[in-house]
Amino acid sequence: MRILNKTIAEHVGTQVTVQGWLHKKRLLGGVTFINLRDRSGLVQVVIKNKDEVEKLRGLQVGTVLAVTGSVKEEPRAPGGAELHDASLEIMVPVTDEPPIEIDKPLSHKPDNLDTLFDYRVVGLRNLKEQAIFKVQAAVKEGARRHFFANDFTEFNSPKLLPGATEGGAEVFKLDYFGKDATLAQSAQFYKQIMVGVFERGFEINPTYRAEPSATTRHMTEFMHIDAEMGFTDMQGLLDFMSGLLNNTISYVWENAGEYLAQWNAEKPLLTEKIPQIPLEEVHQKYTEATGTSTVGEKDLRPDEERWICEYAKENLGSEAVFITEWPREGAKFYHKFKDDDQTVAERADLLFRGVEISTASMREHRYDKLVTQLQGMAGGNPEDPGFSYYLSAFKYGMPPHGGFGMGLERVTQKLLGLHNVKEASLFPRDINRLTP
RNA sequence: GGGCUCGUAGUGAAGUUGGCCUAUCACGCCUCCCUGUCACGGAGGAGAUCGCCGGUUCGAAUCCGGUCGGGCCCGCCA
Repeated sequence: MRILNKTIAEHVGTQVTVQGWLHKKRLLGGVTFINLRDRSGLVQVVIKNKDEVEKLRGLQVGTVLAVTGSVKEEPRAPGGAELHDASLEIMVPVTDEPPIEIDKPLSHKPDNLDTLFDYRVVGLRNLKEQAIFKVQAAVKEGARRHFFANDFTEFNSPKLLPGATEGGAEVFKLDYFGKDATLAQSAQFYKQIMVGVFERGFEINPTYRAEPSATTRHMTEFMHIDAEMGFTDMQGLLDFMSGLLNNTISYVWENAGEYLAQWNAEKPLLTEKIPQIPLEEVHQKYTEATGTSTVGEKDLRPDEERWICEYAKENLGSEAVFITEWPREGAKFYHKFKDDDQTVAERADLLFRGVEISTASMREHRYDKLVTQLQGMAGGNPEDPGFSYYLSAFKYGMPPHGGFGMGLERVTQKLLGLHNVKEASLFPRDINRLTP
């Protein structure tokens, strides 16, 4: 019977078998120590029999083994117990030396990221690399729990779309049996449509952006937490997001502590309701503080995003902050504008530790007004098959609603203090990288 | 897309005002020694046409041009 490595201490005094990968071997002459890795972690095996040690000659880290032995309590062993009198069964011998060493932390220096990703297939076997994605899995789980607790239904929308789209970011174009198609740059249309079905819905799926961005926070494919809720106003939406961020982070810290510790991650400082600052106020504060005038600009500069997060942490007790009151310029056609001021979009960007992790907005839900905005702001034709299906959801009744998209890798990156968002992606895709 | 910057064994680094480089170190790998290691320790060894092409020079890892491949920042976004 196979037992898991982490349960070793529960089997003291018995004969057990563990199975996994050779992670490290230390030959001291009369005694050899090996670390075996399985899904639960590492276990130490002590081998004194020369014939058993010889079985490992020429075999590299990665060799798949079954080890049978007796469990001894041993304070000097990691975990308090280890395997003795071991007999080894080589299940899959590995004779090729791994291209990178996986038993100690891998270099995450910007200059070495290329190597890190080139050898990702084996590099991910490194426990500290795994920890990133254990944390990421916990982020997803924590978010899902908050969604479910608030009556959201999880759905999956198509990522192959017809040529016409919402506009904005560059899209990947592809040939679809002779027709023009694109890869979804967001679940925007579908998640709004789902408001007419479930009222509240979300999905966690890939999104594609063909922007030739070469920064530490962009990829061409990333995981998007897309959500949309009906019968809400802007404040209700932001309150929900405050709860989402707080509860997700609490869940992660309660359930992924050992992985967070490997990156020395510090729990973010957050307020129950994340503070809100109007865009123009950020510009004014930044201008006053730095002497660089950004007053009147329609967007935030990256340096402003970093600055205002520091400001919010020190003065408002939160490492996350909503930027509200966005100008009409730069808004999407589906955005809703303030009823008493059509020049201001009901939109908010959620900044966390210096980067934008989410954009939220109220959507224009009135059919006639939406059609007008589509034509006027995006130059779109309501009859176009890329738009007509979307518009029909409004024609047949759509309540006031709003939603947001949140970048999973950016959240993970910022929770762990990673320098580049790609480090939080299993197999990152950017302008230059399509493999592994 | 614009600006700046980098490219040395499998990996990470040193050397880069031209010569002392026949290229240094650490990890990993191979051989041997070692009975409590956990970044084990010790002795020895293999492994690099210094990204590639061309130029300047008596002489190029080092200077120049081109090229390919990275990185950072900006624009844009999540």
